[in-house]
Amino acid sequence: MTYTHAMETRNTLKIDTDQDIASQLRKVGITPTQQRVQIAEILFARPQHMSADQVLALVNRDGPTASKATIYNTLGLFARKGLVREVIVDPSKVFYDSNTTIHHHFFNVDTGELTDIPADDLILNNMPELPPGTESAGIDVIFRIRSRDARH
Amino acid sequence: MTYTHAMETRNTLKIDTDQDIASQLRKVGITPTQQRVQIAEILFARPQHMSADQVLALVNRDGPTASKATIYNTLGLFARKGLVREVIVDPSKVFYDSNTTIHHHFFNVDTGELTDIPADDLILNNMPELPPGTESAGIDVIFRIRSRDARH
DNA sequence: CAAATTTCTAGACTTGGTCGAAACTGATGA
DNA sequence: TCATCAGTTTCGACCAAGTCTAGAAATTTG
Repeated sequence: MTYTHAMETRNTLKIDTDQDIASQLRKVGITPTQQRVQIAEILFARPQHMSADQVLALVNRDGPTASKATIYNTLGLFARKGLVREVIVDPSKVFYDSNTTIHHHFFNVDTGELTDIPADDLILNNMPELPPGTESAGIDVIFRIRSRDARH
Repeated sequence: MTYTHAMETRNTLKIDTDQDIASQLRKVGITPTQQRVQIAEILFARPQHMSADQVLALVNRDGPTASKATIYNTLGLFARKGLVREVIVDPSKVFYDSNTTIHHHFFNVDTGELTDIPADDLILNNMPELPPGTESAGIDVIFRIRSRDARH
């Protein structure tokens, strides 16, 4: 027998989904390993912003399948390949956003909650010229909000 | 003799400036200690964004005058009192901006350089409604840029 | 099966915060 | 002006979390 225990207990539905994801990864030049597929599955299953910590916890919920190092390596790889967008709103944590279309964010500084703003709700006019010798690497617009009942 | 060595070697020009700063601090309800005055002096002397690390290095350039803990406490205090603005663009570091007027930023992801964009260069239209029960705590607009010659 | 790539474990590093003890501040009274 | 004293601030040495590294082991591809 050449299959691993993890494969043995995997149901057919899951295999289909995983193979889907695997081919998506191959398309952008990423070798689809078991860990990468699982991480991608978690990131793209829900329309939610997740930290490395949260991904780690979900991946290993039913027994350990990926190490901390792999999570960080993989999230960084996905970001470089454009599969996810890094959102930097909290100095102590990077969020990974599986929505790579143009959009902006609310960040609740009391709760740490991060939510999307559809791009067409906000219009930027009179954009500044970039400094000479530079090119754009993205625009972040963050509305920091506070829960109104919170002590200031 | 009641004066300290630090006072002894201070020139009159500096005393005037320091007393200026001290009264500014008092105005916003901050007790002007020697360390706080020095930190304020460094922050407001140059139109530049500085990290806690950089402030620490400058404060102690000519002999130790403030500890790491004091730098962090003081920068946090200044931010809470509205004397400086925290700028979060790099997950590993907070920048402190002595310019508290409304304005935005270029952040060069290659060099780590942070520069200002005057507010009126950019106009935000069709602003989204805040989620119910929340109030604004500021809007951050960051143009991430790359040096054009850098390997991507 | 062999070569190349990926993952793992363990630990290091940085930023930022905590704690009790020591030092300073500024108000008061002589 | 000077000493005193309560309250505040600072210090120094740790601690915690997030992230990254290195080399060895495992997996994937062909």
